[in-house]
Amino acid sequence: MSIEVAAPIQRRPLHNELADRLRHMIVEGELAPGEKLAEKELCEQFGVSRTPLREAMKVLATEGLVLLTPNRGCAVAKLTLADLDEAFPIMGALEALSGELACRHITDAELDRIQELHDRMVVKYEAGALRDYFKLNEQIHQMILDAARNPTLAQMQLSLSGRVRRARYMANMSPARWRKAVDEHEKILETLKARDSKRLAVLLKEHLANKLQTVKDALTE
Amino acid sequence: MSIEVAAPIQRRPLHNELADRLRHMIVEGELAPGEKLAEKELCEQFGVSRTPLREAMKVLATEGLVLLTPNRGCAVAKLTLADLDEAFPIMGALEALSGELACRHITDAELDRIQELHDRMVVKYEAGALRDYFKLNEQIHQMILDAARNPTLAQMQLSLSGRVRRARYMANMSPARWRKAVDEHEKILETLKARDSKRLAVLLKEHLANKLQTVKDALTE
DNA sequence: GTTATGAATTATGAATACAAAATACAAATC
DNA sequence: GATTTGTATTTTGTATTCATAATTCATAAC
Repeated sequence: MSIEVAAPIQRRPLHNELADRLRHMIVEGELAPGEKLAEKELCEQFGVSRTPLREAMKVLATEGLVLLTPNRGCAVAKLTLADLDEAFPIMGALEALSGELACRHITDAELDRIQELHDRMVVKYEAGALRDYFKLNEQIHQMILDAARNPTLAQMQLSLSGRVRRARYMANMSPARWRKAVDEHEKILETLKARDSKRLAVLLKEHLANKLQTVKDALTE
Repeated sequence: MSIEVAAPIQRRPLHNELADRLRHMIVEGELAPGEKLAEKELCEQFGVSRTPLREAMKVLATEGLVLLTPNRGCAVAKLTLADLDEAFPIMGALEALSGELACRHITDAELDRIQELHDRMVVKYEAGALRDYFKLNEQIHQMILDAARNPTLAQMQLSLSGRVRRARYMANMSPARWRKAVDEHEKILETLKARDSKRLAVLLKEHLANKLQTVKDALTE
């Protein structure tokens, strides 16, 4: 008897594929904020008709990544200071909740894995490799989110962080701030290990507030 | 010199209109959870072609109100107990944040207006008019949300509460629970007037947790 | 009688066609 | 020369058409 099970072949609808690709392009900054997105152009680029592209655009608009203006097309959503001021406190509240829930549900194995990621992140910090640092940072946050065992929460967090992600690449942290962020991460990990949910919530909220300040400083200079 | 300014006439795209109407129908329970939504049928009902309808469906799917399954159509999203368990803590966290922000920004005029709505709500409670009570309840929550001065937060709250709103009509509160909810509202209003943000956050979080219990009790009986 | 197979029907996915609005541009007026 | 007005072009919104996958139903095999 075979253990192998034939994987169900599934062709994704074009609008899904398109939404994913465009989302990636926007979030990663390949499409600049404010940039006009002409349907005809994108259709030619992706080799599809306008119908699935327009469907994908409706999705991205609902996610807040794109702005649709009736009869005059579509543009990549701009990221204003006000947007950041609004988004970060929300992310703080959601992270705090994730932390609380994670304290309740996280396994020792997951904690070990986070510790490992954290150690690697510190190495990247010491090497001054900001990009790698960010990547590991995100993985840690993602693991905490998973440990919260609340997919709805995870999805909302992902959606919000996608929107503000573009701001990160503008933010070139000062050495002092970077140092502080690493310290905060140390404390967060400790507190998570102690499963001290109340304190973790406070720490995560503060961490996000500091992050906002970092981004804002970078933007206003 | 005339003060009057000609209001810009604007015809909304069909997909917007459709999304709004369908959203309303789902949230108000006119379309039952799990109900299959055949494109052809809806097109005839609304007198539109499939293109704008499909665009509207993509929006509703992104909002989590509808479930799209490739090649086999669209159905109203079901609301499971797990969904409620996931959504309510998030709503609690967001409400708590709204409360904190509202304490900072709310004006005395807004507080007066909330007091007025609250008084009317208590009258409805005493009359046993659950539907009217809910309506006023929602208006109060909406006003707190507005006072938070964070449109992104307001939008997320609205979206989430839309998803779980259907559960409310299933929930026929027990007299004891209803009494408790009214008491909680009294305390919330007091605390908001005192602009005690920390305490308000705690109260709102608890209030939502109790609401979840109410809904769950109603569902499991 | 039950299950399996295949044709017919129906529904969805995607492309094209048509309509209407917005934009670009040229000509005319001051 | 600047501004306005009318026309052509382009772009977006919607309907229709075609392609393909799913479902239904009738038939055949066991």
